[in-house]
Amino acid sequence: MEPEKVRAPNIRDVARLAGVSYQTVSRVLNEHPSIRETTKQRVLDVITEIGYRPNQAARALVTSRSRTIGVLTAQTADYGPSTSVTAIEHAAREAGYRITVTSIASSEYTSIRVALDQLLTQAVEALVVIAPQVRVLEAIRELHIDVPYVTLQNADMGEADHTMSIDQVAGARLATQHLIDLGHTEIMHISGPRDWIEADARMQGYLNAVNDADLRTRAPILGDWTAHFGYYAGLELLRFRDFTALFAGNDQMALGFMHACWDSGLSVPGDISVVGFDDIPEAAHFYPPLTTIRQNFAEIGRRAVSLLLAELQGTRVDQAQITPELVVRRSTAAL
Amino acid sequence: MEPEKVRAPNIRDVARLAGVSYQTVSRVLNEHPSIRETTKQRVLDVITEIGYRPNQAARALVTSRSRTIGVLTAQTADYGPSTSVTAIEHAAREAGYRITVTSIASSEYTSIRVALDQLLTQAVEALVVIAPQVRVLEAIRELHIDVPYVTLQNADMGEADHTMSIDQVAGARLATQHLIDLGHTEIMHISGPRDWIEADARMQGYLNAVNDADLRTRAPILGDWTAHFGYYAGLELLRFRDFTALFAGNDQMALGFMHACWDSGLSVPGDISVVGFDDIPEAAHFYPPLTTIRQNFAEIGRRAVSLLLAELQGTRVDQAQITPELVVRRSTAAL
DNA sequence: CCATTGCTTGTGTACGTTCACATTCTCAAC
DNA sequence: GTTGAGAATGTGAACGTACACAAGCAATGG
Repeated sequence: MEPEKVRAPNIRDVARLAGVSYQTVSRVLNEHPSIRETTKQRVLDVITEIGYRPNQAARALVTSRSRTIGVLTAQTADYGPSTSVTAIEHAAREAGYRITVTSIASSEYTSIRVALDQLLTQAVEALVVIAPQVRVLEAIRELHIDVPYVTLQNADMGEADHTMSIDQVAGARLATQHLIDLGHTEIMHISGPRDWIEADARMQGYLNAVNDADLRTRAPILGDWTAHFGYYAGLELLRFRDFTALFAGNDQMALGFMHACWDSGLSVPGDISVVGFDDIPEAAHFYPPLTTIRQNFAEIGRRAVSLLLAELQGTRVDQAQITPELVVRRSTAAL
Repeated sequence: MEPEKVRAPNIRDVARLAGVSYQTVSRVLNEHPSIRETTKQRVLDVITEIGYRPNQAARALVTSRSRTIGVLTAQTADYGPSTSVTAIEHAAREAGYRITVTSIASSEYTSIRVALDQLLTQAVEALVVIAPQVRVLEAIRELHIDVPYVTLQNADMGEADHTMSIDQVAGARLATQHLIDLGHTEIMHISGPRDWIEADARMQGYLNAVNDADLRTRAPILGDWTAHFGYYAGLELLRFRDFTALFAGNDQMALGFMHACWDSGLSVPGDISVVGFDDIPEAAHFYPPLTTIRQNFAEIGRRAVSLLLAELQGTRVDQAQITPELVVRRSTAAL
């Protein structure tokens, strides 16, 4: 007498025990309106009693709807992306969807292809992209992906339909303008990697602000979002002290840069003012507390989902851009 | 003439075009040994040509295997959990599994139940838990979950089979001992929240080390992992300067605490030495750079997956504990 | 009292795949 | 040339659900 593998109960088991047809059970599950209250209750009782769970695979098979949203992210543990993913997960869950996350190891084309391929094989109904988007977008077009998708940051690429935009250009402008307002005229910028759309947008905002103020434009340094990069770039840059303010593409690089400042015997904001971007929770506790641009990552995630869900239902929603916000702390001071 | 919705190609379409039976195609897909090379190639050609993708739902239905690993995480964007999740995803993908992530909003019982319920409904074959584990473990038992599961941190709860352990107790000992070796005798500890097993383990390591050295034991402060908490707890603690060293349960709280030190006019490590835990990438760039305990989060994730996969195949692997490592930086100094 | 309507329930079928079993083919050994 | 074994391929089920349609039932109106 083996403890023989018990089959999980199915819809017919429920039906038998409740004394109805399987179709009636199906109706209860799908909240069909025409079902007598007593019958419904009887079915529900049986369901909880025997611990029945609808088989998602069977459901997906017959409806050809996976109720799954794919999330494609860069292999990063950064605060922003992580926060957004969590928000996406919650919003999706509330709408009866689940998410499946795939991260890409590098931004190489094959890596992206493999990741997209896996997502498609899982029959995702929609796609959220949080990654080096330029290349990913290319891959999406090339693979003829026809599910609704959305990229999580501002893209000024004529892809308005597929973009959940925080106005990063405006955010970067805000940051740069803040430095200008403090009287700085020589402002450096360390940006994110080349193929990140948001890096590009922030750089654009910086350039716009500097140009509008008729200040000297300096070639931004292309970084990789890490504090390490900020540190080493800082050590290099500070050998020539020909600037008095720095706008970093994110808070981590700002942190690294400030570290380089102390190591070079310079004070922030005494000698150099620093502005970051993102407002990660730690930024308020940096030394000195970092002036930065706050982004509502959770809100972006939520909106991305609602945008996709709307598209799945054939409706369109006009999404207002989310405006980022300047948070002034002690890392910036008047010249 | 509508552009009528084209049905995705199925296994029979492939079979027809390749001039074989659908079962032959199935064999090609599942790498059955007895299949002629020429036939196999013909089938593969057709597959790539028409862009056929096996329907996972149908597969899951008939095999009753979802090839999905569920990940239950706390709603946190912290470096550690995020890194582990990414590693889990990669390891799972290599083994032909995918992951589905669900995060719990609060550590309330219902919240945990809902999350677990969603995971079970998705028929996950295994479960990784990165969350306030004490309560989650209770829920797992209560719901009679019978899939293999693993918690991602050390649990000294007689659950060795289900634990992917980094030896956190040892790590905390290491941190505390480092302070003792530097001559400190009054050492405070800010720990993580009550129901996190890892918080508990770190506290245990601290207490062990302090006891073994016959030092005064101080009641640890229960924190919430955030820099904010570290800051405010620090402001409070520093009103009585009756300690010379602090071991924080993670790097964020250490950062907040150091912030409180500057605000209180104290120098780190001049007046107070600080040790963190985790070695997040930013820790090397704190002011001063933080002495901390490095954990290999990615390795934990990988091992968790291999543990689960082994269990699914009925084999058992003995997992050596991963030992954390002390990284000495400038936030600690001899008394 | 019967026809009509709307609510409630039941029956057949399809979704796309794999498994168990059956069949055909190939080649070597007697 | 026959037999047999193993390789290669094919046929009929089954997985658990939702949809289309059919049918039963009660209430309403004439």
